[in-house]
Order: sequence, then C-alpha cells, then structure tokens
Amino acid sequence: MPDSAIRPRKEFGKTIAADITHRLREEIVTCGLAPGEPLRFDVLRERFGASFTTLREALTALAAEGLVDAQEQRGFRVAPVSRQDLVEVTDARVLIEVELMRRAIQKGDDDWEIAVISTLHRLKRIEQRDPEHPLRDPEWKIAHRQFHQALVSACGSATLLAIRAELFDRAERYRLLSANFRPRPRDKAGEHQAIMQAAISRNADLAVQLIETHIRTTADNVAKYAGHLLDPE
Amino acid sequence: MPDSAIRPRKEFGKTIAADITHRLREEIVTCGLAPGEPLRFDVLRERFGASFTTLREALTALAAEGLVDAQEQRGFRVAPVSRQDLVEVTDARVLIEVELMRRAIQKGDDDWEIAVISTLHRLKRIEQRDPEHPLRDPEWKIAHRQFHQALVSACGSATLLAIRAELFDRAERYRLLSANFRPRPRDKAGEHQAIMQAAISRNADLAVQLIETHIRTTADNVAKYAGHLLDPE
DNA sequence: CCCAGACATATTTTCGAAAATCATACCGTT
DNA sequence: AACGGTATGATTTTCGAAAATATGTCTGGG
Repeated sequence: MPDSAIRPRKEFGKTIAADITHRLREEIVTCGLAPGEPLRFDVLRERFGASFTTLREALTALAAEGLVDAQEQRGFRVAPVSRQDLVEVTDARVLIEVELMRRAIQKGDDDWEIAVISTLHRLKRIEQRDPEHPLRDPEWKIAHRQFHQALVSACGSATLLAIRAELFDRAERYRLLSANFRPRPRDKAGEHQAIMQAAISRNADLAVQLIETHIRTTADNVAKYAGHLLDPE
Repeated sequence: MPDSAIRPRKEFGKTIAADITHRLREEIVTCGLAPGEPLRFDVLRERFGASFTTLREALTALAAEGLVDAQEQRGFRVAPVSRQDLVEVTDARVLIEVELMRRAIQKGDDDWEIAVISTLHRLKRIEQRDPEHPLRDPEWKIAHRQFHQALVSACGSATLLAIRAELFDRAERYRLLSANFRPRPRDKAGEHQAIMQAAISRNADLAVQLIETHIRTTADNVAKYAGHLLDPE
C-alpha cells in the first residue's frame, strides 16, 4: 500500500478539500469543536495543515450541510445549538425517516434484509464488548449509523437519502453533546432489535411507529440531560 | 448610492463568492448552462471574472445543493438531468411541501395571509401583462417562487424551509428545461388562486391536495414535453 | 491493426502573499 | 463623562502562480 506514503493526508476522498471536509464534519459532530465556537483560519490552518483556500472550501460545504454557520465577512463558526433547532431537526427526521422506512419495507429485496440483519449484528457485538459507555465509542457510532442507514437504504431515492444523512449528522451532534451528562444510556439494543424485526417482517406500520418513538425519545433525552446547553448563555 | 461604484460586482451578498454562487445558480436553473455541461475553470473565469479559488468555493456550495456535480480531480459539471432524478425531486417535494402546507395553515397569522394574498396578486398582474409566455419571464419566475414560498413560510421550521428551497430550485430547472418545447402553458393562474383560497380559508386537506396535484402535474408535463432530454443520449 | 507504455498537454487543485474588511482602542470635541 | 470619528491591529477574502493530477498523443512491439 504505497498510497499511505504518497498521500498521507488523504484518508478520505481524493482531494485534500474533501478530506478536510470529512475530518471537520467528524470533529463538529463529536463536539470536538464546540457549538458556536469561532472557526478562525489561523487555528484551523495549524490543526489541519491546509491553506486558507482549501479550508474555506471545506467550511463552505459544511455550511451547506447546516453544521457550520457562515457569517459573511466575519468568518465561520460551528453551528450553534438550540432547543428550537433540536425540535426542527427531530421533526424533519421523523417526517423523512418514516417515509423512507415505508418505502424501504415495500421495495427492499434480499440484499436489503441481509444488510439490515448484518449491520444490527455488528452493532450488537460492539455493545456486548463494552456495555458501559457505547455512545462515545467511535466504532459503536459508525455501526449505529450504518444500521440506520441500512434500514432505509432500499427506499429508492438518492435525493431523500442525502437529505436524511444530513439530518442524521445534525441529530448525532446533539446526541453526543448530551452523552457526557447522561447518567446511563437507555437500552437501545432492544429498540434496534424490535425495529429490525418489524422491518424484516414487512410490518410497515409497526416499524414506522418504532422508528418515530426511537427518534423522539432520543431527542427528549437530549433536551432532558443537555438542556442547560441548549438555551442562550 | 456609492456602493454600486465601490463594489460593482457584488449584486447579491457581501462576498464575491456568495455573489458568484448566486449568479451560477441562476444560470444553471434557467438552463443557461446546460445539464451535464462541463464547468471548466478557464471558461468560468472569463465569464464571471473571478479567480480559481472563488469559483471553486461557489461550485462546492452548489454541489451541496445538488445543482452541480463534483467529480474529484476531474472538475465540476452542471448536474445532469434524468427521469429518475425528476421523479425523486417531485416525490421529495410533495412529501415536504404537503407537510409544510399543513403546518403553515395551522400556524399562519395575519401577516402570513397578507403575504400569500399579496404575492399571488403580484403574480397575477404579471400574468395579465403578458399572457403568452410567462414561464421564461424572469419577473414571473420570481413572483411565482415568492408566492409558493409565502404559502409555506409560516410553517415554523427554517430547517425544512431550506430543504424545500433546494428542491424547488432543482424542480424549477426541469420546468425551464421543458418550457421551450411546451406548446402552451396550462392555466396555472386558476390553480394558484384555488390554492390560495384553500389556504386562507384554512382548508388544509383541500390545500394539500391541490398542492400535490399542482406539483405532480407540472412534473408530468416536463416528462411529456422534455422527455427526449431526460434519457441518456 | 491493436494494445501498452511513455511523453506532452490540458485541467484541476493547492498554496501563501496581498488586498479588503472588520473589530478595537485611542483621541479630541462637546 | 459621553459621543463620534479615526488610526491600528486582527481576520477574512481574493488572487494568480505553482504543484498535482488527469487526458490525449505518439511510438514501438505483438
């Protein structure tokens, strides 16, 4: 693998800009960069080792995704969080994810079923390994994302999947924001199992209801345990 | 107004990049730049009078909106059109616009009613002035966009409004694509009037049904009259 | 004649300096 | 002391050259 020697910086994507976009998104979603924090070019330049222009391109892309707030002539900052935004993201997610769940259940073929089952399996394995603090574990995070992605992947609309992915990231930032203050993560394993079974058995109404509850419960917990971070000052 | 002398280029927004983004979006939506057309920097540089970097930032933003297709290391091109994409955009629009219509009807206050009525009024005036070919008239286009925007503006979700706006632009490109081949624009005036009345009288079910028909009929006409442009080669 | 490899050209991507803009502190006036 | 304007420093934004990458052409071997 000569690549890692030739292009050590580009873990993701071919261009540096795409790579920086990816890394910045990660940092913002995991709250490594705090909500509302100003993103000054000097600092970013040092942290990511890229030039003004390249960083600017990455920030512009993230601004379009809603993770970064662009203030013309006054730079960029991490998109702030708020109760209102959390409610909007949650509502939008329910609206879209419910629709995609129905479509996926209707259209899903064998490969879809296999993807749903196997991604849930991997998620469970990771949870078994360390049942204490899964929410912050990067591996759990990836597996969790992939399971939810797999559930709706067969919906047939790349357009809606892209929108869903953006909203998922924005919601995940809230989850991770509240993770530090949550006394104990609730039993998501059971919920995921139930959703998978409803989906595979093509029980659309049940799956949809479970998904909606899943999303709203998570959001409620964020509001409950990170409420002090959601209001101005 | 000394501004026009000081900053002759920046009609929209404060930064050149934002201005170029706006102008490029306009050109793409109106099909001044054809779907699939490669966007080479030399050409853009001459046409918009901005540097590589600034153009790159604009293209990145438009790529996130789905109007431009970014091929890493191989430049950008205007997002191609296809039957599949038209169907996806139409379905997504129906899903979201219907939901927003309901919310706006539920939440809309006096200002909302006034905005709906006045934007429709302006639209009608423009149609009366030139009842022949309104679809390509830039003024009609703006008024039409503002009427539909006003209808859902009271929904209470900036997040969903932003998504809606993106989808509206993508759909408008298809409308303008087919405008040249359409024998005669159908009577949209009546439809708009009916939608307005249903909305103002808070008849959500009717308004929603009219909106859905409005969107789908438009998309069907695009497929009908511009079908030859939607299939590969 | 067709294909693989190497060279040359075209195009994109990245960089850091330079210009433009904004924020802050300072100063003189009322 | 309060205010308005101005100079100064900090930060963003823009630019075109330079590096990196892709594309096209040509040549030689099969």
